[in-house]
Amino acid sequence: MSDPAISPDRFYVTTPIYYVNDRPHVGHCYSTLLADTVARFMRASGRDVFFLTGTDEHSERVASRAAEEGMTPIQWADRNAGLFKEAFAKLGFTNDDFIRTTESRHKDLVTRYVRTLLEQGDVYLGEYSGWWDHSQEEYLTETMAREHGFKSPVTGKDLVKRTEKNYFFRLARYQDRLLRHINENPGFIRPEARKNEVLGRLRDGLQDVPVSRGGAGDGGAAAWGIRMPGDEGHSIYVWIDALFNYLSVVDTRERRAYWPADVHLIAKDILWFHAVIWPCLLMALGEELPKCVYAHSFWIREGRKMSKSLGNFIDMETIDAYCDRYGTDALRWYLLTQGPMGATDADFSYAKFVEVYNADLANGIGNAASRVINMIHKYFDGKCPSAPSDSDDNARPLPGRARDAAFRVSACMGENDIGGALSAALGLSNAVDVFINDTTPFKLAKDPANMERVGHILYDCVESIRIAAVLLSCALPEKMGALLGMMGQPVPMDDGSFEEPLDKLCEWGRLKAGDAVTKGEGLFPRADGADPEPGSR
RNA sequence: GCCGACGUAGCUCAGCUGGUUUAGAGCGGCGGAUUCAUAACCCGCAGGUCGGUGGUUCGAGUCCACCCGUCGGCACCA
Repeated sequence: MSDPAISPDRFYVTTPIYYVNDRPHVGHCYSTLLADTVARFMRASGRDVFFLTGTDEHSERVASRAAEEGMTPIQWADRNAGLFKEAFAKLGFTNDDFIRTTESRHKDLVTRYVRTLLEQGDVYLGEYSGWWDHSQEEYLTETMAREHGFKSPVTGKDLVKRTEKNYFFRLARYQDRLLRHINENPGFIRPEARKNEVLGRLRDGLQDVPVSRGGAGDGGAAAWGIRMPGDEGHSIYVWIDALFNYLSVVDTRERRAYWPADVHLIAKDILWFHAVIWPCLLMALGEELPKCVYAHSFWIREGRKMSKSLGNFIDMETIDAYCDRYGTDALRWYLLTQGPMGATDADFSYAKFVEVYNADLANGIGNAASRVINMIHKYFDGKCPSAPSDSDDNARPLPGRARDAAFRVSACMGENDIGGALSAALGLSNAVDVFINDTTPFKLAKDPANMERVGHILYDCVESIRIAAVLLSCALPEKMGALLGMMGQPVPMDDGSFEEPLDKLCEWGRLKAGDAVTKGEGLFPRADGADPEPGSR
């Protein structure tokens, strides 16, 4: 595939690093799954992929929460970071690294970056004044404070006006350059609606932003963060610390070439930091900017936002229950095809899950594979029949469909359009269904004189299924691996790549007459929506 | 309060700079055909005042105004 959207060589994809006070839930899994799917696809395409995820650990609240739990901050962080690692491993994610911001490889570089900014005058000591919510250890903006009657929105306690010395980053200095970059690179902030949001706010102008917190010297919660270079009394504000992870992890001799990132996958709530502050920090450091910041929306539950107070998170228990009953791939498929990749939130619903599972997987690729393999068994003793000679193409729609599908999948993936890619791939298996109905090999097979023709038909079918399986493997690694195995074909390795690049594998005609095709278990047994939702009690 | 998004068939959504149609797709539903297959597949149908009102225009889901409804962001919680 010589698709221009996909340049060769390296590919670097990141997820947010997750707040280590959280417990992993569907939101974290979704962001990481998107990255995993893209990473698998790019590896299969032959690119040198680096896929990064991790945890953000220097929030002052981590320190205070740890104290509540009777642990040291690092003990608490260790435990929770472990939960994320465990969750992601269970889902088979193929991240190449997992950064924790408390690791020295990160901290050392953050210190270096900030020192550089200080020396250049991009960071300076100034004064910050705002409404301090002591109970939450955070400042509120003037508007927020007024809205809540100058009381803590959480605890209702009085806010106090507080002024402190702070280090600021000269964000305003980079406003024009950022604006130009956004306008000259339409794909920089995606989707479109998010870009417009940023442009709208940019019209109001940028102010310099604080990048430090005081009180680091007195052993308080701020002491947990990375110290401000040359000023032990301040620690680097956790957001700044966190953003640098994308660079720090690859800022090594071996990994430097991965930068700039091809895509930062994030959720919409952290758009501002990634689409404005982060690029400006990079500009100040003279670094190239990431090619794309892609902000997806949220999973919601029965029309309502998932929140602690409602206790309606899709937690790991529920996710595990879905995986146990339907397979990890089934959950991956649901999240990938029904998820909030666009500007609007998506509802997580069991009914929808069953619908999509049955329509796409059980009745779709699963059934198509089953009927083709079954006929090969029935009529050709489980041996791949021989391919038709390549004359009359108009009677053979599938080779063209396969080529088309491969092209479209790769074009879509190049634009982070995972949904489009998967529907193009699934379309190939649907085309097989139509072809079988049109050509009726099962009828022809009743007359032995037709067997050559039947073989030709089934060859096109099984070859198309093979290619569909290859194309779907980034989303359904386990099941498509099993399917390819049934056809005696190479299966994807643990990281999603194959021994040969995708474009080779998608060439028509790799299956040869006589290759054994084995019947396996049904890939996706039909789901019964009458069963109770997995994980419900 | 400020900025913005959205409101199109039962559900989820496409419809870019206004005139390719009697407004589309997928899923669900209904009918038909078929039997290789996981009661699957294939074919056909389903008639939604395109949130409301008023405008601009020869002509508007597609532009403007206002209204109603839902939602998001507003920079030190990540």
